[in-house]
Amino acid sequence: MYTIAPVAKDVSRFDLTRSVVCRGLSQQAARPLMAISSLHRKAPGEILFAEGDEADSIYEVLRGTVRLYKLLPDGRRLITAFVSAGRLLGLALDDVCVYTAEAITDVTLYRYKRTAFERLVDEVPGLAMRLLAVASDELRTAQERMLLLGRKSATEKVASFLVLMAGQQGSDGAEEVAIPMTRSDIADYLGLTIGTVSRTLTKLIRQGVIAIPTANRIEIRDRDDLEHLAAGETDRDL
Amino acid sequence: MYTIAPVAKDVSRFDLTRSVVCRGLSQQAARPLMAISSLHRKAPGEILFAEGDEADSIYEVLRGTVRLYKLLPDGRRLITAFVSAGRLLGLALDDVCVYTAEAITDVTLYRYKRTAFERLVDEVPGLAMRLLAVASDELRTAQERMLLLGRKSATEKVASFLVLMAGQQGSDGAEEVAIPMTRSDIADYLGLTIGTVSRTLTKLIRQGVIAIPTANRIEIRDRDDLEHLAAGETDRDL
DNA sequence: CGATATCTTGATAAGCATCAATGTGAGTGG
DNA sequence: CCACTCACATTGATGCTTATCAAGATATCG
Repeated sequence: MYTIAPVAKDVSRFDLTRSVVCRGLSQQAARPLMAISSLHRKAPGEILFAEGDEADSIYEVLRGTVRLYKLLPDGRRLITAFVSAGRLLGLALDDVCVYTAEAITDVTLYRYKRTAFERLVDEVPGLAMRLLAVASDELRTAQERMLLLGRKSATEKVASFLVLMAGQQGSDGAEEVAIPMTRSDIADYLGLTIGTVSRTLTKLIRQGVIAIPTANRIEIRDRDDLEHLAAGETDRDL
Repeated sequence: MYTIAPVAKDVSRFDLTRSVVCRGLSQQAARPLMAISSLHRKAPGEILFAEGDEADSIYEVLRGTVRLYKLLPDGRRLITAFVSAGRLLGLALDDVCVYTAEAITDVTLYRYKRTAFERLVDEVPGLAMRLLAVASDELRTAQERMLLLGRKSATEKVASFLVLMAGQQGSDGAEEVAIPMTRSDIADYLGLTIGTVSRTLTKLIRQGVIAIPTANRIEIRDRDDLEHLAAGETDRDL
């Protein structure tokens, strides 16, 4: 991994005042944040931090996708979240990281030193409220995930995942969604196995709900059907 | 439901300066919070707020236990959390409640008007940080729950639940834990069915890990075993 | 003390996991 | 440029875990 000081010339492409943390803050309020930030890159498979590490940084993803996961002693894995451009990670006041963060694709991120960051919470007006909003949002999605993991069928889980991915990519007609993660990642995100994910996708293809031109691109052919499946509203297995 | 103004005489028993929200704040900082709080009681089964309601309040539980849950259209339920004395609920910046909160036992709570509460975030020093700490803690437990719901076996789930309950009740030797919720609640909390919960408890009894004098009290006979089971460290089925 | 909700237990089956084989695609070196 | 390789994905056969449905036991409350 290599670090680029925030004064490096290509940083202009990632204007910090447009970052998630700073959005909504005045230019003046945002400046001290810029001062404690640094730009980083990670290659696929590289680990940003691991469960149990000292939690000393907060990151904002500028480009690429990161997976956050927890492990059981025997290796079972659950991916708690995929974090893509414009989202924060590491936002917690725990001393120790409670999950591992690993790059899926090539990733570019801002890194904020946690100590400096927390000092700013008291100094930068509006920052605390912004962080609360982010945390609140994460809590909301966490509850949605619990419902999914605890009570949805395989079909409903996979459909939910596709709806989520489609939503993040902000399209809405008949559309094609990029899937940067592997089937194994998807399985560990949904609490399924790779076989079940694959079979379920095949079933959705046969039902005409989706199409899969290449393994990493999924075309949504019937968004309504998919959303009904995701919500658990339909006859659970057509 | 009946409301008691905070000046009512029995309020002294629930000194607000010792509340979770105020703990760590100065007396002076805590005062404006007291001004916007009111004391409430709910009977078992009563609903504090329902999913979809306008989110206008934040509650702190003083006595009793509340269940928070989400429903699927066909009635499947997932309990996202049990909230007992000393914990907050409704802490979110969403306009709409994303879950339902319902009293399990007789419950006593403080209620803070959200609008007033949020105004105080900017005025009361340290309050924002306290709320961030609470949110951060909830996020941590939410991730633990996801791992449980997505990747743990029935035995591991039930053992985890018992360890959690024992921990909340702050005992640590050989001990008896009060279980205020029904088997159905436990099932919906763990993503299981009532039958599986009951069977798993019976299995733990046969293994000598626990004993159940009455349905609502569980005695932990081998805390180490139980914790190993909960962590997923043991031969998954003895 | 009877009525009703809750809990336990049993028989059966559905859903998903497991394990293994095959298929596919991207990158590599001959 | 093509065969090779390796990682990833799909598919199939089978079995385990847990759900489902139903009956019986226990507890709780008026």
